[in-house]
Amino acid sequence: MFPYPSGAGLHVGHPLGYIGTDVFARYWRMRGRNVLHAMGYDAFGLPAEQYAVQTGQHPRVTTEANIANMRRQLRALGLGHDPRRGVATTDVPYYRWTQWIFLQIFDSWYDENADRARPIAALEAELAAGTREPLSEANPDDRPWAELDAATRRAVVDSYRLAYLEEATVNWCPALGTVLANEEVTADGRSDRGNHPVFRRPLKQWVLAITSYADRLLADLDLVDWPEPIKVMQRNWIGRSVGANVSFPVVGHQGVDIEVFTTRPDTLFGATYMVLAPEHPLVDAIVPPEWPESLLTDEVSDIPMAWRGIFGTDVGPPEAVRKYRDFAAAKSELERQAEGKVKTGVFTGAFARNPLNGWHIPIFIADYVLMGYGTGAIMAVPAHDQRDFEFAQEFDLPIRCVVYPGEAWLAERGLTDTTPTETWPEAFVGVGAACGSTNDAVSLDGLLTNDAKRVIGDHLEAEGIGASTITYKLRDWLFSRQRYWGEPFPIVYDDAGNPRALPESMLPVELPDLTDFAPTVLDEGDRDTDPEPPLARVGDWVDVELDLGDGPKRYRRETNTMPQWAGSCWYYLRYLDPTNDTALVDPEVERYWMQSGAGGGDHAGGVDLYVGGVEHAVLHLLYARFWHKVLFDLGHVSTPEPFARLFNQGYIQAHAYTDERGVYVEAAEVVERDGGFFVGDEPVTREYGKMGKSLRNVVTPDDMYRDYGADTLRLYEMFMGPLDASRPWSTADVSGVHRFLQRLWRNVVDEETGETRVDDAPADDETRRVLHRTIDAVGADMAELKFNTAIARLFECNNRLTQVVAERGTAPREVVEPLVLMLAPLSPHLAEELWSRIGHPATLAYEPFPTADPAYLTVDTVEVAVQVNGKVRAQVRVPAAADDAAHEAEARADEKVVAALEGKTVRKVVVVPGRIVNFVVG
RNA sequence: GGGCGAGUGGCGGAAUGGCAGACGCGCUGGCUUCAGGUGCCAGUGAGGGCAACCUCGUGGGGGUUCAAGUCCCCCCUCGCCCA
Repeated sequence: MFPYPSGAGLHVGHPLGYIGTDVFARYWRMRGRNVLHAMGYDAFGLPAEQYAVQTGQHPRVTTEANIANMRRQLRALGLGHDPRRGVATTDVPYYRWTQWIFLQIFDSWYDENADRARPIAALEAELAAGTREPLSEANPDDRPWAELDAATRRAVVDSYRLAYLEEATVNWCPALGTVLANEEVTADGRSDRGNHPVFRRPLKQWVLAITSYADRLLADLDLVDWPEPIKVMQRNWIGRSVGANVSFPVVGHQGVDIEVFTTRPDTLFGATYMVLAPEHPLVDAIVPPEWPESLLTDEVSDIPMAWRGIFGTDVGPPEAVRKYRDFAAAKSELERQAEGKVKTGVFTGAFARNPLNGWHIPIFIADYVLMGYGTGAIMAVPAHDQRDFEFAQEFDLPIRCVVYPGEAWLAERGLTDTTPTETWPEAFVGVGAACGSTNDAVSLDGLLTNDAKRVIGDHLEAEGIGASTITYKLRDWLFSRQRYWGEPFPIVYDDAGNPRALPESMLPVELPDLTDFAPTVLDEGDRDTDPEPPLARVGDWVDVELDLGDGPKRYRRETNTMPQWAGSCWYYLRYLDPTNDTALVDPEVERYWMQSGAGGGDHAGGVDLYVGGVEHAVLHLLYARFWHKVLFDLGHVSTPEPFARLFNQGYIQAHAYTDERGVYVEAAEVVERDGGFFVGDEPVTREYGKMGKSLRNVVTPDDMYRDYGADTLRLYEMFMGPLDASRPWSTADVSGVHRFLQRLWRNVVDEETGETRVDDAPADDETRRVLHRTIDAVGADMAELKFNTAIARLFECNNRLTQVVAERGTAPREVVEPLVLMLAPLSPHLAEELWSRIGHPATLAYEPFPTADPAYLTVDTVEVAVQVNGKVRAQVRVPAAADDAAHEAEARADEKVVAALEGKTVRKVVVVPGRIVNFVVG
């Protein structure tokens, strides 16, 4: 685990997962495993920087204070983390290796043939040898390598890298002076913090080619033991879809084609208009100066007024497009894609030709099409896509059915075969037989959707107007932030503006110590001024003279920093070898830990157990998997996946209370009486939500171990429910586990004298059976993280012990010792103290976990329920080894059964030995 | 709108298709105590009955099965993710 060290400190909800792994770790240590259990801090990032700006302190100061406080709180809980491995992303020796990994990514390319990343030097060798053609946007004419000049060669190689510079569209917030992550932008396109306008604009950014790994990230989910919902979320996030790219020629622009991606190439005959993203680079080239009043199409006799859109008729197409772009730029991607809202857009004045039926179809720009997905342009098939359908209705566009929906679908909506498609209530998006899809060269009519896709795909390829392709919803990872508190890039720019990687010997690139680390704030409406990262203001840091192998030269450092996800992508590897300064992790050490469960063991390799919240389902877990795979391809790690088993712990929630004004009141001051809730005499209303400052319902671990001790807190958190479920905190319920610990203590230690009550006299058989059943159940439950039921079994065993002590005045050692050992992973402090009091000077942390004696797990006789027609009518005792006939005979001998069967015919007897006998009577 | 998950006493929760409610909180009664608290003992799903017992009961409705909290279908509510 790798929490962010918040200045607010921990509340009792935070340590749930930490306690869980601690119990698990202590349990397996007692079972003889060598356990690595560590905790580090994800300490770079926006919250730390903002907190520092607010308080006027340097982020390093606040961050280190927060870490110290969190370590204190966790230490008090008795969490057995190895302190030698407690790294923080902000440690210079740590981020040296974060920068090193970036260099590995920068110096790699994805070899599609080998389906793995390889060093960039191998690419250069292949290009030089002529065994690979330099195919790249940087070499538009596909000239051979030998004919390329040095600058073009460089550009070609750079375009292959897994880390590359790109003009990417970002959320730019001038008032905050920085770009924001999508998660930091509200639904109405403003900044989450401060509510300032956010604009979408292109900006040159570092981008990591995670999409090269999309297929492997998808396929290798089969290798890991993760909760299925998390796998589903990752699959959806990657969003692989199979379809086709199709080229639509623009009418009147010789050689200009609009390329679209569609998952439904089978509906191409139904494409009645096109939509480009407002930012699409072709828009300016195709927009005519005036509306084409005279231009007619086969389907549309005149230009409907609706096409001129929201800006009226008195502005020409260029002005309408410009205005619409401004309108769209103020919206978030999420907002733009939302279904159900009224569709907006403007007609560009240009037309394209449907390559299959030759129709001239109007080209619109609309914000529901995103530049970042597919090709940033769509063919619109309103009859078979709901968003296109809504847009077509809004703009009076023709709707043409090319997949027969079937009679049932039509009938449900009160339609017939002859109902005009324009009057349908919604699009038909299902599969069916194609219709109206024939031209001179190809016919899809009658083919079912999947067959039609295949036929049209082949046809498009044969005609050179398209090709089957795969696209992903996953975008390459935008990796630059215009912030101070993050890892500097190990990159400098030469005079020509080309990025140069620093050699490993120049790492780390240390973050300069700034007093002025706030981003430059601009006027909130200033969308055009480039962001100025804080580091850009440090002239003597930015401008450096270096020798990168070709003599000393002046260079300019990269002034963006890495995002917070960077440092948390690989911390689990550093836990393995935290002080190694010659390698990220020693290969032998890496294999020892990461493959401990692999091969003949439990899994395909990786961290044996990773406990965390579902909020990391996609971002952190996807980024970490991506980095791990790059390191795997380059031979730095030995497993294809980082985390063999993932477990999502639940959240702790709590009641919160509002007064009559609706203002939250301190939950700790609320009392319950007369069926209501009060603060003093004021009635308050109970609500329920996540524990936090805003709801004023925080309970801290400091409060808890002050009042009850750390063992009670640990035990309560593990007892209150299954680890993966969210549950409400209830301080009142804590007394149950607290009493248990006290009772156990009194069973072992005489309160009056302080002397131990343990003696060596044997326990009775029934007590032994209770003990060994407990050992059996507790061991199994702990191995499965079912601590709540394990604790319940310990309660039962202790209750038995309490009876024994009451009867004979002493506690049998043969019961006390295993009980204390079983408690040790859960409540280590009390267990250690008792262990010492009963005569063991050394720690119990490495004592073997008790094993059950099978002799005490078996019983002579068992009680079996007897049912008549499924209703329980009696209980009978039978020998444990009794066969079916013996069960039935014993059941028939019971007088209640005799009475229940009186006068009835037994048609069938079902016997489940040791469980049940069921008479089926007629 | 789509996907996934959940719904069990007053509360947290338990239950390889085989006696629903383990364990704990709370509550009721009793013992200890001048008293309160602590501690200890007993009881505690609902309804009926003096009682032995009987009937009902795992969000609602249907189904599979000798047997369903558990499996299948439809619906309701809540949560999360995606739109």
